[in-house]
Amino acid sequence: MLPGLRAAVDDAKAKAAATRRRKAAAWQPAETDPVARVLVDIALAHLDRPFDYAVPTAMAQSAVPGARVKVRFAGQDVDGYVVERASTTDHTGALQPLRRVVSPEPVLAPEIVELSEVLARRYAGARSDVLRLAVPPRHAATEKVDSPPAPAPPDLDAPTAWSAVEHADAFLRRLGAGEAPRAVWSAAPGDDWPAMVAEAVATTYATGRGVLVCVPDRRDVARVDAALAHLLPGHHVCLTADGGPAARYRDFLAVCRGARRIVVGTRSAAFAPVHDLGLVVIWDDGDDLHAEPRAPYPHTREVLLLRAGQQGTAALLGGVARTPEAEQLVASGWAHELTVPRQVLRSRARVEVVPAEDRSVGTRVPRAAYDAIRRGLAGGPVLVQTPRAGYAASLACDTCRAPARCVVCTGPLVVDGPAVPPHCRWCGHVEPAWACSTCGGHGLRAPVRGEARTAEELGRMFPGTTVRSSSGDRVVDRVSASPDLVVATVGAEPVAEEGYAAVVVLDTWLSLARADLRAAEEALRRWFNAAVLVRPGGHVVAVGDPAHPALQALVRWDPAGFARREVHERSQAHLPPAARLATVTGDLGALDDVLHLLDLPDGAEVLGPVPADDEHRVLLRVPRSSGEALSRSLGDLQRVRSARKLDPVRIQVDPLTI
DNA sequence: ATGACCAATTGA
DNA sequence: CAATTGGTCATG
Repeated sequence: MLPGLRAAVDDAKAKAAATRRRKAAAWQPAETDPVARVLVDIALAHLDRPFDYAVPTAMAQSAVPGARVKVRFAGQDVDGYVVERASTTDHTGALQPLRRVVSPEPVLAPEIVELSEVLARRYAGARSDVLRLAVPPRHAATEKVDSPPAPAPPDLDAPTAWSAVEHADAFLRRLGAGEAPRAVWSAAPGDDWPAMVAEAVATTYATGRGVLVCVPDRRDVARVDAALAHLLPGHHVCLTADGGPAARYRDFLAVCRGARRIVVGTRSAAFAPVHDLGLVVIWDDGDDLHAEPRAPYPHTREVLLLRAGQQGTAALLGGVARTPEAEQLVASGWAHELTVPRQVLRSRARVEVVPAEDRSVGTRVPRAAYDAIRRGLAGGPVLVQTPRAGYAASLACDTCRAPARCVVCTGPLVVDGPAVPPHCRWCGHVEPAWACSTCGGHGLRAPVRGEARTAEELGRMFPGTTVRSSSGDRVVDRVSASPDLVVATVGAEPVAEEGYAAVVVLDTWLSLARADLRAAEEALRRWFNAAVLVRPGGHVVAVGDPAHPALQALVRWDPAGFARREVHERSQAHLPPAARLATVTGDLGALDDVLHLLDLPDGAEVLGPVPADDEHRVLLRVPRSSGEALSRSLGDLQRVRSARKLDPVRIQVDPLTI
């Protein structure tokens, strides 16, 4: 280095050091509560606890609980949140001063701190990961703008949309009395569910409490948004990922500041710090969009249920179908049931299952389905739901169609190619001589894949009819009452102005053939979600095996019965919700290490490792009663591993698909 | 993560 | 003997 340059660098270093000394000498501890407990933004399991910092006088007013700060930690500047101010510390050494209060805005409410702790424990993850899900990125300019207060609440008319639902009057009365009732609600055809949700919201809001509504996607947010705008204009915000960071932060701040106390949103909204929370609502908890794809992978239903428990709020789990998890809440007595009585249901929809064999008219449409479409088109729009093509098919018994399960762990059997013996997708067990546990048959069948030619096919079958198609990236939200044929893939069904005259569900066996423990539950959920769009008195036809329990549940419109059956079957097979599962993913060496380090509770099973993508995965299974112990073991494991700088492994508690 | 420290291992 | 590597510990 040139001598002159070196002198300049030395000079700069000396000045910087002098500045640091001046700054270090400049701060005085705050007079009251000079200690700030700070959660640092470091996703390391063994550092997942608050650390104490000294509060300089200059920050005494701004370093409030919930404020974002910068602190020196292990020699570097890291972000953090003040979670508490205190007068003393347990720490024996000298406290570092807070470096900076990024913003005095208290964006991390105390109840969300507590929630993040419970969730991190439950999902064996880091609190900082949970907080990243809970608090949106800061948008500084937005903070300078006040959140306008909500208008005075309007007087409400007496609720009407719930009138056909048994026990709904009691539920709403208790909400209106400031109590915390909990219910699992199965919506039926003709129910205007967004309006019904809005009524439950308004009833709670009228008692001075806030409400949180979580729905699977943007379309559902828009529907609840519209219903609330009608009933309580100006009182709610929608929290979704779209709309940009500024709008997102603006609405989040409106909730933080208490200017809005009704929140509608997708899964991240479950963390919204609604003031005086009185009711949490989740719609369609079986939709996999409620499962967070980022660590530690919390599920919206679990987040809301934990919040309801923690904050003593009312809870409403609504949907057309019912998940086994929701059924368990009913069975245990935690929640009441809200349903339309059977005789009313019968008048709302006529459901029929027709076998696929009779294909006298078209290639994929049996006669009875063709007739239903034709008759429907005479009176209004007709919806045809087709499953998406292309998922991994699991094996089923050739005789009775029961899913082929592993004799070792009851996992699904799959084949990778021709002339390969079937093996278990979970534990890798190879099964050369399979026998069906239901009927004793030895034949296995791999269901075929479908293809999406339905719209053209139907266009040829019904010349002169407008065929509209809604799928994937071209989803149609609504259709009018004109007698069009609407072909939609699963989940992309448009809502019809006055309901569909008929709804036809094609190729049900394809949806049932997925190699997943939730295949039948998920298939039925999707059929119900299409079928519910029928107008009262309309006709629903599903093409498939009338003997299949999921299709029988559809015919009888019995989501609860199917959920009870699933709960029973899964408890026999040691599957969730009767059991709790967790997966550990990483390279083979790390997993080997994990199995030695892991202190599993009694009764735990270890399945695998099996290859998964380019890594390996073990599946851990415990009875539900040991679920907490399993989470604790996995949390301890992560703390040990991160402290020893071992190769990281990914842990997923309650994985949705395995 | 990052850095500090100690101890054991390796190389001249 | 010093240099290097590996494990443990603390981080306020």
